[in-house]
Amino acid sequence: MSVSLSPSQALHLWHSATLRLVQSDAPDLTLRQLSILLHIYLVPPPHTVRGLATTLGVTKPVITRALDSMGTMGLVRRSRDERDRRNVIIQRTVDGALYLEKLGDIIIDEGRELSL
Amino acid sequence: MSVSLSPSQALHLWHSATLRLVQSDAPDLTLRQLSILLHIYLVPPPHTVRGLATTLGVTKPVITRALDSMGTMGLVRRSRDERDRRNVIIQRTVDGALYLEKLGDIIIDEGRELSL
DNA sequence: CGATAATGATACGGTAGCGAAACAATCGTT
DNA sequence: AACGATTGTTTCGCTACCGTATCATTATCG
Repeated sequence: MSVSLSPSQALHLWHSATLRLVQSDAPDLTLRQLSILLHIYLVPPPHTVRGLATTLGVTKPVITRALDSMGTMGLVRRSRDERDRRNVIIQRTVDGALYLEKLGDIIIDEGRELSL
Repeated sequence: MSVSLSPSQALHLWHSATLRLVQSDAPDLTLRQLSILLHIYLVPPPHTVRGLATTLGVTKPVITRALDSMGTMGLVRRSRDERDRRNVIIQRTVDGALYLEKLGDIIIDEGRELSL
């Protein structure tokens, strides 16, 4: 199982995948929002607003707003850290997992048609 | 040269790449804009507003606006079709090619670190 | 020619994002 | 208890995007 891509293949993969993503009626996420969502689901918890802001290199309100939007879409959930009630712990949801699963399917699907 | 990805690998690849893309100071493109840009540079010309709108499944103003923004960034250029002056031909630029080249570098770079 | 169709741009009202700054709640330390 | 530090949210003015509808220009067909 190798992942070595040529530059052309890499771009073609992204082309097909973003195309399918845009064409689909899936929630229209910003690149930042998508990045946040992937981070929450692929990096071991816990995730906080401050932590996400520093790793993404953006300001805190960006994270708050993204969590608002994606929370409304049901992709993510907030809860207070009971041990330090200043912190907000960002948690995963079933819908969020399904969304990313669909994204993964799109990518491998397009990746498969790419093999030369 | 194989491109077979596991679902997990695919998502991790996108995670790292979108992260790098967000962290970088590169122009902040919408997912739609990125898709348009990739399409222009990876699919053989000519490209028109109407053609892009139908392939992406979006309305024409979306394309016009995206071309406005990316034109200001120098990533893309418009010119009239002299054979049918109703058409606008969308053309590539050096800056646009450099932008995508950088994106390709990021993807293969992250893809390389992914090999297990 | 005149009418219709086609193409891309624009106007409009509304929504959502942005950075900077100020804010409320909580913790830690004294 | 009181101060300052930390965390996340909110506010502000602004910019950019959205879909729908309309417009201007050009082509095509009768």
